Amino acid sequence: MPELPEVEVVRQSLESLVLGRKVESVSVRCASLRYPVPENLRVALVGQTLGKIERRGKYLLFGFNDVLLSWHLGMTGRFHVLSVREAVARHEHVRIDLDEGLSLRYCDARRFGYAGLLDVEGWQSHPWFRNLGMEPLWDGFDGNHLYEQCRHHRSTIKSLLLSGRVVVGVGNIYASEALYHAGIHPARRANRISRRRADDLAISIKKVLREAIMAGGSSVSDFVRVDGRPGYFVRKLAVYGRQGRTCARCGKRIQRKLIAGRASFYCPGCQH
DNA sequence: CTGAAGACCTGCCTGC
DNA sequence: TGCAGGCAGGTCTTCA
Repeated sequence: MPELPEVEVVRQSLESLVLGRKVESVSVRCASLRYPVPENLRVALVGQTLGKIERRGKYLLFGFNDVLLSWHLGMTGRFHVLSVREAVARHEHVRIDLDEGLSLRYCDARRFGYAGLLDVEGWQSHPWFRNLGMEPLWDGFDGNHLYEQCRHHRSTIKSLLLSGRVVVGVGNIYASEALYHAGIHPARRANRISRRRADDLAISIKKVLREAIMAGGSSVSDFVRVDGRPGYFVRKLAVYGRQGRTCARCGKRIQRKLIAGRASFYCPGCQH
């Protein structure tokens, strides 16, 4: 489900709904997510106040007094903020009840999501975060950075973007979209991208991600926001999921092809 | 280093 | 209506 824009949309919603709330109880209905839910989750969180909610790549970071709770949504993970009286939701695995009668529920049909308790200091050296690339919306991410990184990789640019080693948060949808807007073929070798085209790609990545956040994310099949509404960026997708349709720029048919094992969408007329 | 394939799971869609 | 097969936004491991 979620790439950077969807996770950011969830982060912003949670921030407006549960920031500053205190944990009253925690219950785990199903601990077998991708990795087991930490056994000491309840002990670690009860009584703690949620001081900040941040994001690194596709990870949500819940900052409590003494501990950092990191959460990855996998493919189908969702957070809902309900009342404590509200019944158990479908595929609800973890429930964190807060003061003022609020209840944070984690639901995940495929259970590819995972959570971890990390040190407030030093969490960045955890294996989940150690090798992550730069945040695409930071100022430091630009054509120069992208070019310098791409130079050292012979893999396809699409798989390099997905790897998260150079830039984080770009998943299968937005990699296809950004490459289309930059006019770069997804199977082009990363080290064969010129400095000028790296500029275009960095700009496209920022633009696509920002616009997707503004639209509330992309609901390709089942992404919904914290309040249950869908995201509307699907309407703006130029190539993802549009194989056989015509390219808005040149009229050629959009292709779907597996690149490094992932469905990739591109316009053979516009992307080289 | 690179990529392919398989693993983790469930749901949904297609075609027979 | 039913059922098998393919597909899905992410990551990690193993193998060539």
